Amino acid sequence: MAATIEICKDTFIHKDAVEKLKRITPSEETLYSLSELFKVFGDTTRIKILFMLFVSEVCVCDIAAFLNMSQSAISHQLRILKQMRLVRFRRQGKTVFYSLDDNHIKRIFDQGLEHILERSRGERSNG
Amino acid sequence: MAATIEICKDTFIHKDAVEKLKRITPSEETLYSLSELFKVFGDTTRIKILFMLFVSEVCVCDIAAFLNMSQSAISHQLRILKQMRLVRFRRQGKTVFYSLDDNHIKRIFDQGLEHILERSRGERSNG
DNA sequence: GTCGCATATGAACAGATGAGCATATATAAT
DNA sequence: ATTATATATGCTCATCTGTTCATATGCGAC
Repeated sequence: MAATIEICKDTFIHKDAVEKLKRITPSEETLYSLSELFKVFGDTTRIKILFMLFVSEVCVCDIAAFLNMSQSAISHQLRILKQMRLVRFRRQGKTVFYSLDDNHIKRIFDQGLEHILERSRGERSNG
Repeated sequence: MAATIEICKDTFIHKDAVEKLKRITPSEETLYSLSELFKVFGDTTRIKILFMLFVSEVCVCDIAAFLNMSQSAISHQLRILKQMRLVRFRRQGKTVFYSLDDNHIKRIFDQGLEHILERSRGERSNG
């Protein structure tokens, strides 16, 4: 289904740029996984949970208590984090302890925080 | 509004862990910005646009043509990227060229890709 | 087995989000 | 001025998402 809207007559992108682009761009499937991963990071509740796990292994009820949210809400979010292989869990009696299962998260967050920091610096000097 | 649901009687999180957590956790406002940033990365269209910009400066119509999407859709997404200060633009006649305005993006993507790669490795060996 | 507590999960509902359409704006040419 | 082209934007709608509620499951104590 081609675009019915007229697209610009002149193309500015160079052949070698297109070549390079095709070389560096991951597969459609990988791009999808990448977006799914970042979607997981796109929610403050999940970010807060991950920050808790940066410090130590924590049980569900402690997360709920600390974030002042329902056990159900936390459990739902932990499932998403689990599906993305960002956290693991171990059972100890009735309690389930969650911990980090990835060492990229911290680095990703740090890079994100740096971006935000630089952006707010720019806001201050630009007015 | 306190949780009406009963939360676990015993707390497992230690005092010093809570102290450390409060020390390393960014402000509510920063956490919100961080989630907003990752939300922007949580869409394949925007990821694809950013990958194009990794290679070179590109105009709107070339993005639309390359991704086989409407000019309007691309423009909407570019606005979001602009708001997040991830891209900048310059006008040349009728054409508007967009380019990257941040050097953290590539690193964030690389870390994300590494996570995905390791995860798929695990899937293969775990069955 | 029953009871109580910790966690998981399905359904439902409100709010957010991405794309399409129509239209507005910007620039250049005439 | 008008016309044509490139981009931006407001509105709408279908889809997705996060939370709540109710309920199920898992485990230990009895």
